[in-house]
Amino acid sequence: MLTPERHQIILETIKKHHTVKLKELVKQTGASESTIRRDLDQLEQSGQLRRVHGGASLKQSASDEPSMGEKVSKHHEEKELIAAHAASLVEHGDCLFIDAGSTTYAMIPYLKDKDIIVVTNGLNHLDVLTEYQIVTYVLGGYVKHRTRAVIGAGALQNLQQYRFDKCFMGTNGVSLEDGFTTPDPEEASIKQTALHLSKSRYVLADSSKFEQVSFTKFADLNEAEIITEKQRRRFREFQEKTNVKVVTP
Amino acid sequence: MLTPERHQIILETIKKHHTVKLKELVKQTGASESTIRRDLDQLEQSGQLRRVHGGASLKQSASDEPSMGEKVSKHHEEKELIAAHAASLVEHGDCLFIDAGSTTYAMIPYLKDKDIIVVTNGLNHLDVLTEYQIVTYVLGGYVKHRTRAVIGAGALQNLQQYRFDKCFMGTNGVSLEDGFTTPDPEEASIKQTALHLSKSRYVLADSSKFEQVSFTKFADLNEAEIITEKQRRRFREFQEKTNVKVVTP
DNA sequence: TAGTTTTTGATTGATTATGATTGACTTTTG
DNA sequence: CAAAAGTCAATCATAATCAATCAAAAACTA
Repeated sequence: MLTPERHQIILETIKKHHTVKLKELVKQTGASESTIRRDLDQLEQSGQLRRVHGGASLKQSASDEPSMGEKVSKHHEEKELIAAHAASLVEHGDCLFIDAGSTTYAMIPYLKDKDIIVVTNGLNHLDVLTEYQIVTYVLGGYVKHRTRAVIGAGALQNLQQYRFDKCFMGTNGVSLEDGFTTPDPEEASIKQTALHLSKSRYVLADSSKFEQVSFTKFADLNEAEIITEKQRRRFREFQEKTNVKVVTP
Repeated sequence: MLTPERHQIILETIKKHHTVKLKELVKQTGASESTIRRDLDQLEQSGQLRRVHGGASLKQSASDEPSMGEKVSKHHEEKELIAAHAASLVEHGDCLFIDAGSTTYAMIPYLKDKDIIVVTNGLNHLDVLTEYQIVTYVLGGYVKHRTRAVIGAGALQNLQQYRFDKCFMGTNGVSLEDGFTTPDPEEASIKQTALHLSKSRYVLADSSKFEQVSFTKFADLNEAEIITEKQRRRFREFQEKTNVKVVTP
């Protein structure tokens, strides 16, 4: 196998899952650990990824520096599990709204081969969605640089055209008193409206979001089903009991 | 086997698989290793592929430098000059529509520091536009994977909300009889509508587009001003005479 | 046709990529 | 905290691939 071919595989895998273990790459490429290590070295050198203990991950945008390396990878793993569970709720023929944000982004690889229609305001999502041949619509409106999300009055109006079977939201805070909250009021409006346009409503939240309160509230706790790691585990246990195949990578 | 025939085979194989081993090409063409090596040398010289240890691969678009003195880079250079000229027509306070496509994409760096508003259906454009702090709106609608453009009825409807001072279009064909043409009817509709919503209308066309006719016509020649390399040169001469600083990198 | 240039294929030693191994280091586990 | 497991960078031998060279074959020229 040629070097650029392996690099391609590595980059694509990271793009899909945000992180990848070295052993996973060894399996996928058939190359030795040494070779993969060298590849990762090169790719890090050229700034295309970031090495972490045990593998590699997406290069983080400068803003969100991880305070502790270990915590981040655990966090990532939790996100991945939540995302996989969320995706398993999606059925063929569904029309979805998928919110901008990293947790919802992680869902996309698990939606592969599902016959669905997706509407999103997350510009980063589009690459992966269309790569998986998923019928994708993007909201029109103001492009927010920092979060790569589409927001604003136009987006809100544009959103009203659609009706969803399910919607999947990210959140910055989950709290008993203040419900689901997020920093940007503009993004909150989008979330709020999308929730109201959808039959089933899911909010994805890893443990770091609990008892956090952010600036703008976009829903009460009872307005949406919350998907957490604990729920995912219950789900898996159920599946193991009933002998249904678990939808995980 | 003739030389151009082998080159054809090589290029097609690379296009298909992104990378190709030398031995694979030896098998496919029946020529010797040495000959294939020489072919690869030539093709790399003319900028049509990138040699790697063990074979060859696609030339990366993003990371690779556009090296000087190649045929390909001449095309690039022409595009760049056209783009620079087009951007120089933009004034502070303008509201622009910028079409999806590589030539219009090249305009964006020259728009830096201009106080403008940009609407586009080109998803690739968004990164650069927002990076340069340009106020950017994206059309909403169906996301076309291949060209990374937003198209469809929704996009068309969304587009109607806006009014532009200037619009900049790409094209696949320019012909006296058939005007401006492009392969995808959906994209043509977008172009057509955007043209009608704009006070000034510009179509960017490098020399390879002349006397080409594509599937769908989106405008007559007299419906838009066409920006070509020849015009750019006149523009530069004028600027030199009048001692105005030329807007080039 | 004979002479010239171009293209091709085989051979060479040099260069590069690879996989296994090692001991050092890090993280997890009890 | 200490043992165990996992991961790391460094090193080395091997195998694959390379550029350079030269002679034979083919194409071209006069």
